[in-house]
Amino acid sequence: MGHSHTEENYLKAIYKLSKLQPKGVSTKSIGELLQIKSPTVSDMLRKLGDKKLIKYAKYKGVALTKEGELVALKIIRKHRLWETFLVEKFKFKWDEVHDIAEQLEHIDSPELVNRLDEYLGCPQFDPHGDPIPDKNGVIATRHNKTLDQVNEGESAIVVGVKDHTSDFLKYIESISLTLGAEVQVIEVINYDHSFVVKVNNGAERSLSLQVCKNLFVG
Amino acid sequence: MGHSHTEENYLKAIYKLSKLQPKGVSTKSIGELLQIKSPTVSDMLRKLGDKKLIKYAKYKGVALTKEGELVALKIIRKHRLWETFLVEKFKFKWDEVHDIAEQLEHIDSPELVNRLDEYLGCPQFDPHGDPIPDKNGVIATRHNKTLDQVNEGESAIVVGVKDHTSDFLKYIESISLTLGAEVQVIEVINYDHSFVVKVNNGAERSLSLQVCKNLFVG
DNA sequence: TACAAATTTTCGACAAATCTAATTAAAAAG
DNA sequence: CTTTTTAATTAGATTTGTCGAAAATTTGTA
Repeated sequence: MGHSHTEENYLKAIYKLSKLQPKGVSTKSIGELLQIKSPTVSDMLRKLGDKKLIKYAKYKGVALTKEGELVALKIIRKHRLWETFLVEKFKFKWDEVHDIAEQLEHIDSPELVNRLDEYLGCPQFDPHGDPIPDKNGVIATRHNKTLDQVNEGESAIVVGVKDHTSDFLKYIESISLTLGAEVQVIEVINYDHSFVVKVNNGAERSLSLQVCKNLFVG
Repeated sequence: MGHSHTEENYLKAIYKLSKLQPKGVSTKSIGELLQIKSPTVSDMLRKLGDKKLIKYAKYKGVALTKEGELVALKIIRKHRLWETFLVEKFKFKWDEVHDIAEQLEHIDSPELVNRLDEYLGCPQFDPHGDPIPDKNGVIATRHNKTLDQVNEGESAIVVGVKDHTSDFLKYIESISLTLGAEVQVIEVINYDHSFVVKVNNGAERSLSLQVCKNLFVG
């Protein structure tokens, strides 16, 4: 009844991409995300379609079925719980846990997930601020406001990151821009749309538009 | 540089069987342990031989090379650390952890193993009393004395189990025969070699020879 | 609208890990 | 020391997940 690691990875990829491509996820984008060539993706899509995990029609973009979505959400739940575990209990840095969680998310044991959840006190967000689906696959929807949408003179609290790369995470941590940090927008520079901000009421500093677009605030 | 899960499982199996078959591990016994047919095992042995992980000559029993043994010991280390973790931290019963640890043992992250070891306080034995190899693959050798070798009138402390099946573990736990229990041999019945014992100075009870042979004492 | 470009799919091939059936080698029995 | 039995290997086939090359379809543009 279980699915292969490969199938799980495809479903997770389609889930993520469906948020960006609501009209149907393209074969190409799946291949790029998973670093797999298009013909391979095509084959797998036919297979997932046969299993009723996705809605598949040749040359049309794909979408998860209810069942496929549930599988994806279970993987995402495990991934985010394990990331939380690694940071909270094993004291890993938030930029070090992704690859390990990519492996741990495929461990197949519902009881293990229950115990893990319980051990962590049923957290609702992972170390990057991403919401953790509950055991029924229900996931909180987060306001999509990013720092670049904050007006001059206003303040906001960092609640998540859009970019999960190690480089980005290390950079923002180095300037104290971790979850919960207060960011005050002093000025927006017209020329390059960079932001002059104060983090936690510290000294003024400049952030590129790209950085601001990758910081969720609430 | 890593090995496939399958390869790791073969190496672990060969390691275990080599303790019972010091002259060379047979193809058949590997197949039986891993529930895989002999021709498949034969193919894999050739492959492991090519990779210098085992000493392989057709129709001769196999043995691990130094390198193959190190790989096996690393897997066993991870398996036993995870079992300890599941019992100590997640409060699983000792008969529930094997299958989960069989999955966790293949997670590939040396740093994760270090943190796990540290989190547990660098334990030397797992919940079944089996020694945990250290990070260099050094493993304690345990005295092989089993309860059936204890004389009438003498006492011994349970330090491990030889049979790891859930049925055996549940049975002996139900009669308080857990690690650290003191067993006093009252009488050995000549007819069927069953043992009359007192566990932790409780009431007299009978143990079959088979049970006694599967309990390590020290 | 028709042509060019990009995307998607099909086709044939391959590696890993498995199986069954058949063959070969070693071990045990007589 | 043959013969029989057991064990191990080889051969050929299957499944899963991958690839490159070629064909088909859709999309974008002139």
